[in-house]
Amino acid sequence: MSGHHTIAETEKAVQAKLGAVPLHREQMAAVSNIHRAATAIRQHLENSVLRTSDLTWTGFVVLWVVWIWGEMETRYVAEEAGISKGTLTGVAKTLQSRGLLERLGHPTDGRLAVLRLTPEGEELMADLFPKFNEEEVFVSDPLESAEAQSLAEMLRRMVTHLEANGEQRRLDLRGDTPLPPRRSGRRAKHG
Amino acid sequence: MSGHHTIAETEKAVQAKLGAVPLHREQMAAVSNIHRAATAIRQHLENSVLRTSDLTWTGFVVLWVVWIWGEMETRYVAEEAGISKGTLTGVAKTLQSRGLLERLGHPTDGRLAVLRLTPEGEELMADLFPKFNEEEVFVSDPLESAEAQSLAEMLRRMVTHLEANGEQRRLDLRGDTPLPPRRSGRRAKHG
DNA sequence: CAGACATAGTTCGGAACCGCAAGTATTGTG
DNA sequence: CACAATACTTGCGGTTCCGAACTATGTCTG
Repeated sequence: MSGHHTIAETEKAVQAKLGAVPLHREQMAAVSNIHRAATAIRQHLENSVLRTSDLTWTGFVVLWVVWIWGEMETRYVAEEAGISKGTLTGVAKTLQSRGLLERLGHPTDGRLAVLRLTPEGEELMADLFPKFNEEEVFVSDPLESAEAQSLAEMLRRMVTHLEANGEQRRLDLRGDTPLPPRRSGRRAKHG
Repeated sequence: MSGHHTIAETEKAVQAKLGAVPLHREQMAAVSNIHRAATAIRQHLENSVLRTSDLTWTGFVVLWVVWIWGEMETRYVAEEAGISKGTLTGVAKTLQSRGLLERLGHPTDGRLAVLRLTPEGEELMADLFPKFNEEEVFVSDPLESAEAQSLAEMLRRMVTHLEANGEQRRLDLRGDTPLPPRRSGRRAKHG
């Protein structure tokens, strides 16, 4: 990395800039460090193990989800991977074109599509995931075993909380006013 | 969210799929929960406070960095925001076109460009950041004060570790063989 | 001071990504 | 059988994203 500012310096600058403003600093530090860490870890993994297999982060996550769960309907894959259905269609195509993933129709419900790894995909994940896990160990090096568990547990609580209450919170926040449409996006044919 | 699988169910499925494989599970859970949490938090913030200002996550982060540090050279902005300098060029253009950011040449070194918020940008951040912070509080709701501090501190250690040792690690990993080029990307004109 | 080297930023190719609208197909229901 | 609901795909318009190539500028050195 060799950054211009370390994470500690940034927190100091925040203190200086926002010293007078009444803020909830602990939560701010927690949330922003989650994103800092996620970005740094992702970049490390993309530029080490994933790069050697020419996989993007998202491509790997999709493969991982399907690998863990076995055959899985596309809508759930998208949700687990944290991407939209439309994006998944494209990513799945890329992975199919590389022979790692296959797309099956559902036997009884013709509307559904199911994803599954090909044998090549299975082989790749069996080879790749241990290497990936080694890097997870590397990035977790500064944590004691108990700390890693505690970290995982706190994050799990945050995710569970958002899964349970996030939507309601967003509804409450916007009250009556509906969300404004995005600047971009497809327009209605007439209107 | 209303997901198909909760985070706890996913962890159980991982256990089932990988039960026989010797893995470092604590680190795996810690790292994957960092990404789960980061994704969930990001989506919550994009679909609440950022949406009402039609800001993307990255756009907001860039504004935030420039806001905290004041005038800042673009290379450092990119690094702090966790994006490449090529990406920053585009994002800065978008933000300039909305009148939130301005780009200044460096007085003595003609290679440098400096970013600064416009008055509109300052005003937006002064209004937006408290709301953003309120959502940081919301997502941190399951954490005690001491826990939030401990979480931030552990993540800080991971980031610092990666900043200090990540590059060397990646060098060690690939040994002699250079990284393969990406599938995408610009090609040489001739060769 | 010219040529070599280094540095900062932009451009560009290819891909990912979102949200939404619309289209296609299938399933459930009155 | 009309009609609504569901699941996925496609397409649009825009943004983001990386990293290598390219341009412009600055610095070092013989």
